[in-house]
Amino acid sequence: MTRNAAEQPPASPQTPSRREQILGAAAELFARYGFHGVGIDDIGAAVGVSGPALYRHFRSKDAMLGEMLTGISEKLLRGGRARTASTANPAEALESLVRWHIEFALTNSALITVHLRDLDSLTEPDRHRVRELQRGYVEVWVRTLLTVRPELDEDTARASTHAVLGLINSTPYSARLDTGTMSALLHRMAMGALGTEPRPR
Amino acid sequence: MTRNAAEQPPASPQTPSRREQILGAAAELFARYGFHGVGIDDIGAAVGVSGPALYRHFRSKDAMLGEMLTGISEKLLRGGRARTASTANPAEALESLVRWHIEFALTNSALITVHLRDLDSLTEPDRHRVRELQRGYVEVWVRTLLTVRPELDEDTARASTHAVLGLINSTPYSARLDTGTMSALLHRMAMGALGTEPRPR
DNA sequence: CAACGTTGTTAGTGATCGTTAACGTACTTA
DNA sequence: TAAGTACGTTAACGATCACTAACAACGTTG
Repeated sequence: MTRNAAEQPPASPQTPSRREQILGAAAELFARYGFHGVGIDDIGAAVGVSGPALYRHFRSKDAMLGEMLTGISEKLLRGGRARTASTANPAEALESLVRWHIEFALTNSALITVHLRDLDSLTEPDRHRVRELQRGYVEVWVRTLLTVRPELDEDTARASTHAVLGLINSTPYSARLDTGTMSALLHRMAMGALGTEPRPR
Repeated sequence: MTRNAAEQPPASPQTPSRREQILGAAAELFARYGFHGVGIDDIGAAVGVSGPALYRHFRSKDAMLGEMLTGISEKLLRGGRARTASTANPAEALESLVRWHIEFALTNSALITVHLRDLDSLTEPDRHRVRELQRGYVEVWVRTLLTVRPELDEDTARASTHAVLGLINSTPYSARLDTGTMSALLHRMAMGALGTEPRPR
């Protein structure tokens, strides 16, 4: 039986760089023009091959978006869990979450944009999975926030979380300050929005 | 000469309700599926007529999006200017801007979503016009913010503005609290993010 | 060397979709 | 009543686009 290269990424240790190169280029294009606004030929051209060559690496255009968004969502959740698990102090955990999301947003602004924009272009199973991961990530935030500020009810904590994530995710629309300054600014603003005083140093 | 109904909205006083009804339905659909993800037939079905009947009211699908986004941008800018013009005290003006944007976002969440998402699907002249209006609106914020906090440089003020707008624009992703509570929460968080209270040190 | 898997090419196919054409109908008005 | 206008309808056209078919070059390996 002939192995189809367009299936799941090989569980083998060595990941062929080509898939990720394609996903990277596709992410930039999707971020700029939207999933439906980008053609297969455009993506191919962006990586130096033309058109249907991509089907040697991905089953379909939908599969590209699916892998892209599930990948980012898993990474985000994993990072969030790691930050909160490694910190006993809740206030520090919250600050750690803020730092994590800022770092992530500044490093992967194209993916953030696609994530906000083209979630509904996913196939049903992929969309379901991504929503689940998203929910999990928000839940990490909500639980941490509720520990720090027990006077909040859960819906308020959830809305606050969405608001702070929206604040940090605004990065792709700014990007005029250098990374360090931007990171510090977002950190200060996020903590201010969450109503926690900047921790004395 | 036969007057073409698909031209500019009649300068006459009475605006036919049909155009706005169509724009409203289209906004909801665009918000949910993206501009390229919605067909003309879908929009028609949403208002009870089927398909090409819309060309009696709009020159093209692009024209719908164009009118939608220039409309919202103009309204936003006009409202922003009005709020700042009617207030002498800068701190109050800033708070007024926050309140205005919150009210606007809560009332027009579909349009906010489309505005963030499908700006690049506009035709070149429309996109140019919308960008201009956007820039003007941000400028109102930046100037007000710089008056309240003169220690900020302009780029920081601009990035802060984008961040606060991102915070408020997160509304479409939450929407679990009732309007009043949500409005109050966003107001508190926005002001906190802007650091209006005296900063220690 | 021969068989094969990998990765690319170009040409074509079927579906979708925005748009136009041709036509029908009801309401207003001279 | 006749003409005109507003607002629909269905059918078809043309372009775009995701995807497939058929084929080729090349490195690896038995």
